[in-house]
Amino acid sequence: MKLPLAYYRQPDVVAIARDLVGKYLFSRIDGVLTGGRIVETEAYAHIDDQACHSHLGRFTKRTRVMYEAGGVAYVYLIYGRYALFNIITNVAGKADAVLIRGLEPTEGLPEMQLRRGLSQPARNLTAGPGLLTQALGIGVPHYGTDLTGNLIWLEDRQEPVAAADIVASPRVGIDYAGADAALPWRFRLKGNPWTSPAK
DNA sequence: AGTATGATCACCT
DNA sequence: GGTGATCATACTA
Repeated sequence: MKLPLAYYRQPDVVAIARDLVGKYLFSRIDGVLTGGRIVETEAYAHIDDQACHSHLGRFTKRTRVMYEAGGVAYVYLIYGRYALFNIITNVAGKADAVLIRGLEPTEGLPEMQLRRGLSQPARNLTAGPGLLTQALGIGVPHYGTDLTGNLIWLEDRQEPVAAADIVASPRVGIDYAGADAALPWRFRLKGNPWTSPAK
């Protein structure tokens, strides 16, 4: 079933990021259903976390949606090339987010392959935060999308993941965050080939 | 109004 | 392993 708003509004973003491993992410963009199982996430925690875009309460055009109540999409462009998809969590005013970094594709494979410009199946179809957005057709126009609607949503398919199968490690690409760069807030499904290749 | 930079990826050696 | 693509945002002044 579709994850309800109450799920996203829980206060512990790190716990949510861990729990989202094994849930499903879908999009129906241009009428095309695509998606798969979430196998990699990262948590970003508002005020205290130097890696978080809303660090120190920073409120700008880009971060505005982060301050909304949980259950909306935060999409932004990185390196002028890739859209990264985040889920906003917690109550309004607490700007926490979970970045989706890896997806095991289950739905709409031909369409995802087409969107990625691949001529044959590839193991990196949705293995990486900038790749899975391309495959699902998610872009900057989806900034602020309600995740309980019928455009982009998450589902719980009652496939519990054993705690021992989830690996925690430091987040990627945030060397500028000082001591917070060491926090083990990246969660991956152990041994899954669809996690991102990044160290 | 100008400048620096990034929650990445593909391609090259 | 190293580097270039490419641009909105955020910051400086």
